[in-house]
Amino acid sequence: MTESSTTGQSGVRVRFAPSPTGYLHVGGGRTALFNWLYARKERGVMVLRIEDTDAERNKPELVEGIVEALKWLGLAWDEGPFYQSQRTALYQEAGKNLLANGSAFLCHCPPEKYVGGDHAVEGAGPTQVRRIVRCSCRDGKPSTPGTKPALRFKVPLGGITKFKDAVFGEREFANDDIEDFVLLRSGKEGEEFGQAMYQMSVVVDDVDMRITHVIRGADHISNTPKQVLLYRAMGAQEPIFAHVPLILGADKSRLSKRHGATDVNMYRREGFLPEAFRNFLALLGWAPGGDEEFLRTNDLLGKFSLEGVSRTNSVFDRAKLEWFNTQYLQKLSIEELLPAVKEQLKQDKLWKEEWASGAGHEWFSKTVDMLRSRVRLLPDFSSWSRAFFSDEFEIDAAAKAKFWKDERVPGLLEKLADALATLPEWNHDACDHASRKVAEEGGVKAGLLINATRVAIVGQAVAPPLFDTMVVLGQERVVRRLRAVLPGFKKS
RNA sequence: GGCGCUAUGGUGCAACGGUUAGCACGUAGCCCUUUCAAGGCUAAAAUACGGGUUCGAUUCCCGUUAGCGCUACCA
Repeated sequence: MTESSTTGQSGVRVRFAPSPTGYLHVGGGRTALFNWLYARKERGVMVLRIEDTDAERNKPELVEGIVEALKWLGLAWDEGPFYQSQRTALYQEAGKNLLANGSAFLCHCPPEKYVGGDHAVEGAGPTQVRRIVRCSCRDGKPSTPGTKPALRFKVPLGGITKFKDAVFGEREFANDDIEDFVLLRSGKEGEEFGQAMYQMSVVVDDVDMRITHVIRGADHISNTPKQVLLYRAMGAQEPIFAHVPLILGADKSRLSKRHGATDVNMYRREGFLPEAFRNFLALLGWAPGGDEEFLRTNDLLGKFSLEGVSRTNSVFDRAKLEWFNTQYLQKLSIEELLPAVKEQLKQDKLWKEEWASGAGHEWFSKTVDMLRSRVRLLPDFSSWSRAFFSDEFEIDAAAKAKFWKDERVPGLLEKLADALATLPEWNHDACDHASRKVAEEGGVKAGLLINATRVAIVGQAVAPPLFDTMVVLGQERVVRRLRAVLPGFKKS
């Protein structure tokens, strides 16, 4: 009945089902991650399904961004993407079956477009009850005869609906609290029904795609009994559910744009390493049990379990995300890190092909290694440490103010340039001795010269230890940069 | 308003009836030092409140409060 047929070794099948009404939200990213981890760990299958049944809100072009973000996170799916907008026949058919077996009914009530939340009434007084749980049409009395009907589910009168949730445990809801929800929208001219509603398309697809574990945001927990009822009405076995808590902003309200970036792709553009981001996300609402923080893919796969997922919403802490990034920047093997740095430099037009192999690669590797513990985000390589990769860089004004204020600086730098220019060997100790000698002869502390020199050769107050920097830059370049700076002093 | 979920330092997680309530981020201080990171050490900082159950509650139960979710012909 469908194109999905792959079976994992274990029979476990999960799905990630974003709706293309926006980009991939970090909460969605984490849901995708948990699905992926579970599928991989259980040797199952993950399917990607695009839930685009609302033609008015969906923007097809957004799918691309979602896919891009998933790929960046390294979350490869096995089947799909499937588009619900292309599967309407399935929903229509399921709807007719439900109508035929008495589980659904035709509703002629006029659509009540949602006006937007609980905030309607200002000041005192209880907000008014917004809906009638049981539709009067369910007894066969259309309220507005002659209009195109929608198809609603006939929720049982009385009784409770239970389901098993791998993270929240056994849950039960009273059927009398569940409204007769819409399955199929009313049709336009010439159609019997319109597009399927969420509850309908999700269940039909999850059944059709033989999903065994539904791992999704906890905002769906209240929808679950409706879906369970649907599974049963369709004669299908419901899957195991696993609701994962929501991600909040610093003020504990649901994470949204006013809290900062919520688009996974924004973090990619900012220069976070995907593994760092993934590690951070994994630890939001889940912990392996011990005290570990630093978890690479294999650790994650080895330790992940649905039961370990927390029931509490968690706050997205950017400071910790950044910490993870600095950790990965340092702890990744240099060969793992290099491609990301190369990509960044390329993007900023600083990359030189000569660094791709041989001695050039060795130099590049050594330089990045020296810089990495001081870098927070990838773009720092081309901004803060630009002088290591290019001769075109600015001298930072604050650095000048801090380390060039002593009037002896120009004289010292000139002498140093001369001394360095004649060094027969160019290495750490040679630079060290020559510099200290110049400082001594000039009657100043070595630190004064060292700091002033750093500003001259890399343009920043902050950089790796000076003599290491000199070695990496090379004799010719160091001397040239020192001399280039001298005229500036005479003018001012 | 109704229904539901949740509640450990500022933040993320541990402790799943008995610990001086642990780890990490962040914060502060110290060490290291050639700037800045990194690294090392130290410190401040929590069981929301009130009732039970129990020899003993962070842990189990009830209530309160707070936050969040659902309550749409959105997903």
